[in-house]
Amino acid sequence: MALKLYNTLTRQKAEFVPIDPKNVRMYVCGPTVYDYAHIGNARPVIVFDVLYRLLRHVYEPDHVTYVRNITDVDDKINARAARDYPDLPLNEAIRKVTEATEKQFHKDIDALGVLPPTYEPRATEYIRRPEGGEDMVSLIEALVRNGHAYVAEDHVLFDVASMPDYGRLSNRSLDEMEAGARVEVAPYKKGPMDFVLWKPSKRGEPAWPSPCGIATPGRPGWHIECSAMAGALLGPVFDIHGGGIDLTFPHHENEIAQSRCAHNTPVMANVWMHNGFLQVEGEKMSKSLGNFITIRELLDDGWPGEVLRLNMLRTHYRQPIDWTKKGLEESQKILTSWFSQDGLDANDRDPLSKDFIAALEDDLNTPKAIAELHRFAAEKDIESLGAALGFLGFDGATLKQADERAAETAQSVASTVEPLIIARLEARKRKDFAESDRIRDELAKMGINLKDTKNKETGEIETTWEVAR
RNA sequence: GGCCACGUGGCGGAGUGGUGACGCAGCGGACUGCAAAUCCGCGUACGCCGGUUCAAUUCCGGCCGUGGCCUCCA
Repeated sequence: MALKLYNTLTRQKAEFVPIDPKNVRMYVCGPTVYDYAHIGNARPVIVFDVLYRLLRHVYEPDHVTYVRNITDVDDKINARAARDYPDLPLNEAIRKVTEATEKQFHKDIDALGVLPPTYEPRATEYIRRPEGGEDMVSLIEALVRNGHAYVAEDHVLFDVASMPDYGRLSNRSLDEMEAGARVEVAPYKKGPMDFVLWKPSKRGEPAWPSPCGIATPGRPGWHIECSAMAGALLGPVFDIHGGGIDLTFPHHENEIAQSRCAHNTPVMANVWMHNGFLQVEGEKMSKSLGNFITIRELLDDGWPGEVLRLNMLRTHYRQPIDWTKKGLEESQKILTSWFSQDGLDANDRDPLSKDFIAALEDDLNTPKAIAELHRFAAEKDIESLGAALGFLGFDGATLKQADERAAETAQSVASTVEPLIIARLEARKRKDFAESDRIRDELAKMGINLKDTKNKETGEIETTWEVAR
């Protein structure tokens, strides 16, 4: 079966045909580094990691190029830096914020079992490239040269009217957008939908020499960084562009406008993929509701990264997810049961089941693929289970770490627990079940669960115990 | 207000114009002194109202509900 992907551009699922099977190219919008990554940010990271793995499987690992950027220039970053480090010069404060946030981002997603992308460019490295090659400034100058952008009051603006099919990705016409507009339009704009490619910086703000003969130093607009990094690393037209559905408009629409008009191409990427949104316990995640969950918090709460990963993949990437504690508990249970299968070895050597791959090839149908894993477990096809788990990025490491932490906790209470267990076994031997049950209840209250097993050789009853989560 | 997506059993979640995936929970059984764990078995669901059709959860229309986006802006 051939790989099929849903394309936002055509609103259809279609067979994926790479431009060059020897170099399949994918770009995914990465984080803006000003705050801890929340669980909604983790979704595209995990989803497109699975797609990356699938593409590597279909086209060979060294025939796939995956770019996921870091946006380290943005007004949100500036605001955060000014807030958190009021005593430092702004640029120094910004560097502190971006460096710390980027480091934390990598720590977080490492726990989620994602492969590093081929390239992870930073936006600031692509504003002006002294070594040459495409950068934001060269794109902006090309757009002005082509008549798709204009200079006004030290800004450079994209002239939306110059692009006849602007709005194709988000499926809305200029008329509709203007009718629905609810924000005042800056007076220097030619059209109300025109967006900023470059804007002047105030004193103290990060600034670079401006393009197009503008004397005031400035900084790039929000969308141009992705056009520059994608163009520089993947070329003017590439295969897949991904990101969260909230980025469809305006970010991706504007990326497309910039890249296509600068390069004079009919498309920027052939396939546009968008992951669905995430809610928390039935409510939208927002800081005001106080249900804003970061990856860091979940990990600190003791959820293994792989549990977060499985929880994410149990829903198809285009569907909305309701992220709940109950769902995490269920995911943990499922993952634990798989990894406790005798002889399980999550790896990338054993042959992969055709049905499993077919499910993934059907627009990344991970819930269906996971159903296959359940089937392997039920049929004791441990080899297929291990191969599929390994393929999906599960190796049991974070689960094992959680077990080790649990073992440490257990060790700390062993001296109180063990005598009680011995007492209970003795009570059982003399058939004093009231006493034996009383001890079991007492231990249960302490969060200790017991399991009785019969030793096959001696016939003796033995008791194992664990600390409940 | 405009555009878009989604609405499946107690819960999660695939899928399909006509034999009710799969998982969790639950229930029954085996095992157990009783539990736990494990194993075996058990599920007449597709938001509402119309329409098309021999047949709709699946296609079409309307409605309701939930969510997303609607320029740089906090």
